[in-house]
Amino acid sequence: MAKEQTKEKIMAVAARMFSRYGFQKTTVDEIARSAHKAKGSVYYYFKSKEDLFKAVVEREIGVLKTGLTKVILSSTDATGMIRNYLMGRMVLMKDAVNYHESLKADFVEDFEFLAESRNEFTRFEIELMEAILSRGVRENKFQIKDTQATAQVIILAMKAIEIPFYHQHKITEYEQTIVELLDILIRGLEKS
Amino acid sequence: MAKEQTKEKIMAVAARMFSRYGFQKTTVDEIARSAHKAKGSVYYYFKSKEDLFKAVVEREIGVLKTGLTKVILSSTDATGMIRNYLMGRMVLMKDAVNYHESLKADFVEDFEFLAESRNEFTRFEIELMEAILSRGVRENKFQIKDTQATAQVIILAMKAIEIPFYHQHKITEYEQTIVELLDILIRGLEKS
DNA sequence: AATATGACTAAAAAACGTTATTAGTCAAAA
DNA sequence: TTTTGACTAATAACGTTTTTTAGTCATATT
Repeated sequence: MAKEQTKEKIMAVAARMFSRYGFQKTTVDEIARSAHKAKGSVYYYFKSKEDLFKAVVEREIGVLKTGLTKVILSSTDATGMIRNYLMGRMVLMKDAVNYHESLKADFVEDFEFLAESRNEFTRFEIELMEAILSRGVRENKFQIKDTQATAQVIILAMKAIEIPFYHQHKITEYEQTIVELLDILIRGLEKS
Repeated sequence: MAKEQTKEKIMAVAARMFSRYGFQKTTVDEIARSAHKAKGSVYYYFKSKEDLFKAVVEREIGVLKTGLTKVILSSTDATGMIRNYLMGRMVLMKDAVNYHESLKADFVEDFEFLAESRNEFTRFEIELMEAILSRGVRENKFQIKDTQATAQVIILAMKAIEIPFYHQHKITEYEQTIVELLDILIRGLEKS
């Protein structure tokens, strides 16, 4: 088995087990066993259990980034982009299980070692949203004083809203709320 | 000491201790001692520790309700009312320490015995917001299809946002986000 | 030289029995 | 009718032993 395949196998197995049992309840022994590898191999590719989890989450974030970028490209105007972004975000988030689990778990344990990855993702999202808003202003469709600040508010609010909803398994309610909030939001940004 | 004074004293002491140490870490013995009463007296007025905590939280909710009602009355138009409601809500929430603590703690323990009190408060808030929105529509200032649904979205979103912000002690950030979100929100509701 | 192994260790967590604390009761007193 | 505090059963804290786990490393395989 080639190098990259082994590493890939370990990550794939780890992702599945972490999402099923959480970070704490998943053991490195189990991951190794499940991947049909010796434990030493896990430590050959990842310097610690935290490092492995971080790699898993960072990959999920990578998938989110690609997906979000792709989803806005399928629209031609700023309004459609925001709509697609927030709706697509919801759909894509469902697969970012470990990213989400770590957010939830953060209420109890701490995942300091993930902080920078998350912050980087937040910066990415704000930047993307800012680009959409700027485009809207350029298209003479949106009326926004400070696109940077507005982008930040929208992303921060979305991130805040999703936490309790995901935590209480109220995904349906979350979707409904976002859909309706979206309408108010877009009307609020549009030029009158 | 008159009956109501004793009950009042117990509740006041309990409120302070619960807010300082949380529900679990506060003992009934301590509450009784602090109130200069025998433990039996606590159980004469409240049928259990949970019942006492519930009474404390329900009083805080009562203060919130009165405050929120009062704060919207200080405005004459619907726009001002929404603004005052959401800003006033933030300020009033700071004093509803036990209500908040129980929301936070809910991520770990469960406060099933508070569910109905909370739901009732949520219904109250949606109703009040619905009244404001309806007034805005009547005044020909707002353009809203379903005021009931919109009220629900606004309140649900507010409740969702405050949880992570309070939990991470990002009150300042929360205020800033709400203030800016408010502007977008109001523009979104206004008749174009 | 690069990759893979599993026995090994030190540290952390689970299990367990014991002791201390706590929620809630109740008979008596004010 | 209200107040008390000694009392009990249940729960939590504590200290100790056992088990599990993350991480290492000397050795083997490719």
